[in-house]
Amino acid sequence: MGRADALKPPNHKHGHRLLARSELPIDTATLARYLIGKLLVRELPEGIASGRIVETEAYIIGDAAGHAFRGMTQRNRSLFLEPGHAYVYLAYGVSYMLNVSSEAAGIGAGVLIRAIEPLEGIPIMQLNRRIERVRDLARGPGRLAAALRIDRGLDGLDLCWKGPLWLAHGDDELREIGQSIRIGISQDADRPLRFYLRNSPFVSGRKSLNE
DNA sequence: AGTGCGATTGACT
DNA sequence: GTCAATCGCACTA
Repeated sequence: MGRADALKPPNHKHGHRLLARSELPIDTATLARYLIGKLLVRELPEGIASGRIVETEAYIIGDAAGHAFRGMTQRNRSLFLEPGHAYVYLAYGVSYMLNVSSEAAGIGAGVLIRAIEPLEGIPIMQLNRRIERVRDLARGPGRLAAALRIDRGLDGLDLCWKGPLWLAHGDDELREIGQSIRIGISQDADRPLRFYLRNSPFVSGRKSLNE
């Protein structure tokens, strides 16, 4: 290792600091709030694509709207992993959804990542989405997955380890976080388990939910 | 083996 | 604003 390498801070890669599993709140709703402002980093053959998480939803223990509600299955087993693992599934046969597992190993719960503000690799995302407008690249969970080329192949991945997809610290500046009911569900629909960055144009959902 | 239905999106009226 | 696309999964039998 050369002198220049020795001067680099630990964890220096692509300028982002990996989120350690020990830093993640174990509680699902707390994790959902905590992830707002953090970074999602995707490593692709063409380069890095990343963004700031601006919208999440918690699917908590005992949640009738959660995929783990009826126990572990082949599809949802990643929800039962230690916190910080990816659970990816196909919704409506059309869109992939990215979740971060929460709660202790053996408990099925997680946080849906609903939107990011694109930061790096915007041209890569524009190609993946076949649209130009940056605001629409990853505004919505299916769009986010498409922009970052996330599919079931990444299911079960450890997001607290640098690899194809991982979580990183964001700016530690104070940000105002809003809370609302979740989008697009019918069971347990009244619980305020959606979190979003206030005044961010990269958040999905209708206006009345984002005040 | 058959059936009903989504944690959505994009196109269109 | 409405609505079809599209398919893996969970549930029933």
